[in-house]
Amino acid sequence: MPKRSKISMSVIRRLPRYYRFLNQLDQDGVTRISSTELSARLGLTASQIRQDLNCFGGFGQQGYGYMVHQLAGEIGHILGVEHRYRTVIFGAGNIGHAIAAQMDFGELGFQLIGIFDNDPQKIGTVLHGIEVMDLVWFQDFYKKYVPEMAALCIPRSAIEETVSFLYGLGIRNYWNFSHYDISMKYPDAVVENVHLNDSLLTLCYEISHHDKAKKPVALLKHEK
Amino acid sequence: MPKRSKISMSVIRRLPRYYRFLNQLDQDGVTRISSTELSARLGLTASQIRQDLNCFGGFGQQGYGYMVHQLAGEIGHILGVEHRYRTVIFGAGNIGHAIAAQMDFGELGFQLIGIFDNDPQKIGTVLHGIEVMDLVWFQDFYKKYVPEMAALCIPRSAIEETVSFLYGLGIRNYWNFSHYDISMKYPDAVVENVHLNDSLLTLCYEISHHDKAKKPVALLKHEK
DNA sequence: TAGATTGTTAATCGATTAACAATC
DNA sequence: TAGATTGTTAATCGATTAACAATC
Repeated sequence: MPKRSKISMSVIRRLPRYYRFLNQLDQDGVTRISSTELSARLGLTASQIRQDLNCFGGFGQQGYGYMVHQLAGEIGHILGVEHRYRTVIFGAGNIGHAIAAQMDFGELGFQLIGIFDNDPQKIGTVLHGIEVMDLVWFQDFYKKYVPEMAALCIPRSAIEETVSFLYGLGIRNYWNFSHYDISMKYPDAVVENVHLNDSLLTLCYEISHHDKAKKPVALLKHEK
Repeated sequence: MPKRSKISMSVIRRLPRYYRFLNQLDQDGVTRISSTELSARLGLTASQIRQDLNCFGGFGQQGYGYMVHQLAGEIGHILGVEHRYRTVIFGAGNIGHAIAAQMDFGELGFQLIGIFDNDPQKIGTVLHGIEVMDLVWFQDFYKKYVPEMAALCIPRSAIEETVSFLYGLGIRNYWNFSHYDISMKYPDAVVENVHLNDSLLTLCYEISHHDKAKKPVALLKHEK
């Protein structure tokens, strides 16, 4: 049924939002929804939603709409949430800590199987039930458990060396929180970047260029 | 000189990367660079880089290229890094903790002036030199310091109420880590979302649909 | 001046929106 | 059957790439 040729990144990045939204509706007991209703709630066009879904198959019913529970399931399957890719976090600093504790890896297609760091202060501490291991053990760990994805939460200074090491062992999938462009050096790697600095700068731009008239008057005196 | 009409989001989201890259080059002592050289290093086309920059002005010199230090400065100015928008973090959990400790707000156009939470366990603790304050004090705090941006790191259950409260006080700029679509309810708000779940699901999709032939053989036996 | 590289216009490509026939 | 809403094709819009004249 899937007519998958080459799905554009624009479409792919909308899928998690559909998924999140449909699951919410499902939990709220909504059984059926039309593309028009969905579009109103998501701030998109109905046309776009139907186009997006039809990249993967015809999940709706003419004259009726989409079954919420079923569609959520289909999208989850498209995303691959059932996979449980074995995942290791590198870097037990603040960000590593946060994602270890906070992410529901199991519901999002992954399974956290280890956390590594090279800081003696952090090694041996326990994050969210998992003991932080010494990076020097990782080669053995890799052979034994063959992790498939690395979440990179390490400082700028260590990132290049670490990626080179991990890539050398065979890891090709990266969730990258460090400011380093993995794809430039390793074109066959699958990389999802979370660059918080870039995100904050984007917000800074948006605030700076937003219609000044809407700013609270009190702030104007601080401006040149 | 700026010919700013309406800059597309695609362009804006590339600016922080240019900025980061040029600063790096500047630190490395590179004084001059051509769009072709930049494009090779960033994995873009020279044409696109010149188009992007010319949205804001002509920063180069024909036959010569761009001055690295000057261009970095120009882009920083376009982004608004000198602003120091007064910022408050809501939620002193893992993510709030991480961004308080890790982000160089001052270099990115912001200034962290407070952290609030409603959990008695967290109130009074100190994150990165700032004491976590009780959310009930925020109204007074707002009157006194007029924060301009709110970083939202609070659980799903509390986000709706919190945003309603903050918006009511007059805050219009949000860096949103919570799974809640602020812009749907408050169309005039300036929102930058960091949805880590969505990011991870996108990665899951990418891994799942990446050429299977490249997977290590050892993994195939785990697949159905 | 000749060579290089920008700034900018034109051409292409891709993504979104509109329209409507198919069909539940 | 009539009404509704999808799936899909066509039209539009926007973003990227190519080309080249301007000029340092």
